[in-house]
Amino acid sequence: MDDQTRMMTGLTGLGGLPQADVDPDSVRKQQSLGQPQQDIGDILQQIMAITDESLDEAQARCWPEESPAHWGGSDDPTEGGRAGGGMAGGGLPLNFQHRKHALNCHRMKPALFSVLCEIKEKTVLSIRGVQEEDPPDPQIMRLDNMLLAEGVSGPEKGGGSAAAAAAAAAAGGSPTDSSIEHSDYRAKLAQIRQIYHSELEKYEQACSEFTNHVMNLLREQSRTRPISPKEIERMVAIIHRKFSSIQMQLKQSTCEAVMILRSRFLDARRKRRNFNKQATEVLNEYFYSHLSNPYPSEEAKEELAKKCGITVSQVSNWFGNKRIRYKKNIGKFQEEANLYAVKTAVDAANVSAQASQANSPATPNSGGYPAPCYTPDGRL
DNA sequence: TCGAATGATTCGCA
DNA sequence: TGCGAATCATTCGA
Repeated sequence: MDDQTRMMTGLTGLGGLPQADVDPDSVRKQQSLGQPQQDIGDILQQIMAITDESLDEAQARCWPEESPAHWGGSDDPTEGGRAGGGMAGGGLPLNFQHRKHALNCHRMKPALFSVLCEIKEKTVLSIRGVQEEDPPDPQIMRLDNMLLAEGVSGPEKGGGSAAAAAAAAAAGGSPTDSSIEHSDYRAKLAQIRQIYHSELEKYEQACSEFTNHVMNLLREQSRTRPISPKEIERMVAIIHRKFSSIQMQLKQSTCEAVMILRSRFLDARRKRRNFNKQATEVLNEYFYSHLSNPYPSEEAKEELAKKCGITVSQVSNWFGNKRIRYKKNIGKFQEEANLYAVKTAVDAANVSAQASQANSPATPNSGGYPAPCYTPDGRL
């Protein structure tokens, strides 16, 4: 339970002002007026008396003397080591002490406190409330996604090596071909990851410490001015926003570092390597068995990419190059075309035979047409 | 070393 | 956005 709550709950059921401050007029008023009216008049009178002195001045003189026990609900004005002297608390008049204490202990104070809080909620919060429900920043989301994809943020489950492996695959080489770049990339990415997490941890710690500090300050201040829990929450949210903007800078610079690393790694990829024989065979097989329509669908490209151990875009590049080069020099590719047409037909026949001599004969190409066989001049 | 082969990139177009 | 076409850059074999 925090101080303020303790103060509020502790005060319930107290008997009102202490004897020292109850003057005969008050008693008469209490007799002639209703109890609530007397309370309000009384408490306002107390406030007027206290506001003669500035809050800062009063606080400066009062805080050194205050102890949580004092605010805990006791109605003994002498509690807290102030008994037995005309002056207490660095020369603060005992009368002031009593008045302040009486005000804090007054049973109407919680109600007044909540009313003041409500007024604040309606004025201040209504102005600032608009900013509170900001949608998640798309830039942060992009940064988060990128860091996650690169394996920098999130659980370490070989993200870096996965990214490196993907890049290596994109290079078209076997994993061993690029093992040196791979391990280098992984080591540097791990370094970036370590720095990122270490900095993030520092920021989070600083944020947490600062938030606690501010919350404590506000709780302290809530003894002398109306500060609702909602207001404290709002303040915490403001702090978090400030710190998240710092975090965004960290994320940005981390992303930049990853991009630089990646571009360096990708530059290495530009060193073209020919696809291996088996991959070229698979691609050619598809190309010549679909010669009437050598445009693989996205699914087919994915399938081919998987079979060949290359990326979908490499498959697209290959088919793009193949189509244009085939078209430019059909004669030159004729032998190759015939070779694959025969191979496809033989494979199809084997599949057909294995399928228990099924009635529906398998066809070598997707369109249901026989594999094209060309004359050396390029005609069907 | 040179030329062919080949993967990647860029640009314009529909 | 996918394609054709041109071109670049690299690999490979004679």
